[in-house]
Amino acid sequence: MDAFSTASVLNRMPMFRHLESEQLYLLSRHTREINATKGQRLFNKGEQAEGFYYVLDGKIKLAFVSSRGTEKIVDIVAGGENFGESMMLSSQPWPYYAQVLLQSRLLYIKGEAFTQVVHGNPRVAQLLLTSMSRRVCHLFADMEALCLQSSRERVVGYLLREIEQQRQRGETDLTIELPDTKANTASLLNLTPETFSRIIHTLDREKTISVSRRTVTVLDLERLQEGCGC
Amino acid sequence: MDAFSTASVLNRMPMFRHLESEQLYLLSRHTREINATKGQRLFNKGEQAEGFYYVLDGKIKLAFVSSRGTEKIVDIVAGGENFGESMMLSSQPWPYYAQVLLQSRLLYIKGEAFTQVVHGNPRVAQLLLTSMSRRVCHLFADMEALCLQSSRERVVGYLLREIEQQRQRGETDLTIELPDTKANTASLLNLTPETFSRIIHTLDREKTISVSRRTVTVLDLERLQEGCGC
DNA sequence: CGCCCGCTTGATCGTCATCAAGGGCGGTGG
DNA sequence: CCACCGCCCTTGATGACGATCAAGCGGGCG
Repeated sequence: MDAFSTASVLNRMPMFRHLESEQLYLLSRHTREINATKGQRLFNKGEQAEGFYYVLDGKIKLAFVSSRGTEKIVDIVAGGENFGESMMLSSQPWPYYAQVLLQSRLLYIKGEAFTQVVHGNPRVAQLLLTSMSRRVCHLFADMEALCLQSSRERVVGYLLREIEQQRQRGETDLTIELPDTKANTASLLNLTPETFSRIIHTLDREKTISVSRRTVTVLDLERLQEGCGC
Repeated sequence: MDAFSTASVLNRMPMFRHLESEQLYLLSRHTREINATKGQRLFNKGEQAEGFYYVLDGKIKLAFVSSRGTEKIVDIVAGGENFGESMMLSSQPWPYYAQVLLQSRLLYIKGEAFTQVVHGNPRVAQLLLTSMSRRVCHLFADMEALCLQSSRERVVGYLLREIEQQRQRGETDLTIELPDTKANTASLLNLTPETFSRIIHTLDREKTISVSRRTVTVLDLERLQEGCGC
């Protein structure tokens, strides 16, 4: 937990992999390692964002809350991903709250030090830009799905995207592990647990997929692609 | 339309205001000035993005299209704003198509030259980062509204945001000009023209607002704020 | 063993989209 | 100046999709 060990952990992040040790050290003095337990809240919606997070391992849920107390999960972040750079950079309040789904280790990197490093390192700025553009594109895609796809199309689309991602990683089997409980997966797709359940079980009865606990196996990719509305 | 005049136009963009003339010139050689007429399409959804746009004046509609041919307007971009940097930077296909709503003048800045300038100028990179983070935050806000607000709340929320923006610009009157036709404003809020019409006329009948053509006047701000779900 | 949690399944309800028709206003041309 | 046309908008009737309410099941864990 000393500055040296933190620096070496930072150095393993894609964004900081090439940094000089001096800058890693500067950064590490403004970085907190966090060991968070299931259920814990990292921050609430509306609080000022003064840094961003990098997930070493574990699983974090990011979710909106409405005035009526209902929630909509924006993302479930796993090891190797970061979140919150945008809110930090434009010093906005958090648009969502963050809750730990299972025992997690994170880095919390404060804004001031990070901004310095970004300004001094075109390469870091570059990496940050690409990561942020990817996020923007992703948000547009989500938005499109939410606005003009039916509930079934969203589920099918989700499954196909997961398969596609795995295929790009070279994994060949047609098996998908849901990111968390069915209820949370449903919320990710802006569905109630009930509708999500009904949809995957119709697909199951149609022999298009087979569902067992949190594992979905695609049996008939062709048929799945037909019902996706693309 | 020569390189020199283009350079001076580029120089008026916030992002390039401080650039050396040499770099402005480099950029200008990869910039096209576009005079577009109403109805014209700048690009279609799915085409590769190889540059981004800056609107000098006029009005551009950005919209998704679904498999069923229905559309959802993402944004209506007016003079002084830019769009497409993210798609360009991550060399993604356009997630929306762009159509000109009224006679417009734009700049189209190609990716290669822009990337060079960004790499060479920390200040430009910095400005780009802030603009992109704002976009991300904005997208999160839109997403929240779409996912957990009712149609009425979205309309009221929209009106309140417009009022708030004007107040920050020092404008004091409670008058809002819709960005385009009522149908297009509706689509911006993910509503049908019919629902949008019904909602603003209930608000009108309640004497909360008064509607005349594309002008909405807020009569009772208090009451409006109550019905926004915040 | 019993409880709680995650999930399923059925019945009902509400919101908003869709379908359909008509009105008003501006623009154009006689 | 008036008549006509087209577009934008309004208003009503109906319908569908998905949320909500309610009940029950199964499995893991204390």
